[in-house]
Amino acid sequence: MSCIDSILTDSVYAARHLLGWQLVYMSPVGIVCGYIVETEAYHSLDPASHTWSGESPRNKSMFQNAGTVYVYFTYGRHYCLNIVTGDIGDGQGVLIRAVEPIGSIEIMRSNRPNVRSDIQLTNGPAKLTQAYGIDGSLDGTNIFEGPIHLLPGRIVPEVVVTRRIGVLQGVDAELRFYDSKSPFVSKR
DNA sequence: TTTAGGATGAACT
DNA sequence: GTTCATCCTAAAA
Repeated sequence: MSCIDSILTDSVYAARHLLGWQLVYMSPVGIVCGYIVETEAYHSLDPASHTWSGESPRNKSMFQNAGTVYVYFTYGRHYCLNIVTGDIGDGQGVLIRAVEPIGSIEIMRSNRPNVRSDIQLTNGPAKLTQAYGIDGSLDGTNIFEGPIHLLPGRIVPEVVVTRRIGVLQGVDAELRFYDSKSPFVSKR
């Protein structure tokens, strides 16, 4: 079992320990990568999770093996990226909410032409997918064979745990994790 | 077949 | 701080 496999056994553990890892995407126009600085954990016993009411065509990727990429469409215009954790059929995963770019700024700027400040390129779940050029066509790929990978990154000296953003149920659960030293976190 | 609403972001004031 | 863009999914009818 590789290092990443042992991290992806549980969504809460994975959300905490994926901070500092590099999210890499081999896009058609070049490699895009950044450090993960903000995550949230979701699982099937959680009313805020897409998997709470069981498997459907939309969320079927979440029920596949750990390392599967779940990309979903929301609010009529946005895509968000998740890494599936646990065993097949569990329906659990980690939402990647923000990353800190590593030398891929030019591609990110061209994918988000209206953004003035570089901070705003990737400091939100739908912002980073747009900056990377990730959309629904990547749903169901996985980090071992597909164009999206995870690589070991840097040490995160201080992790902050809070309630999740934008959820209507399970609001009290503290399942959001972020790197307090990074300026690319969506909201403090 | 129809309809309500959503793990959000940007552009306003 | 507030509003709206805009479209897919799931559940109702």
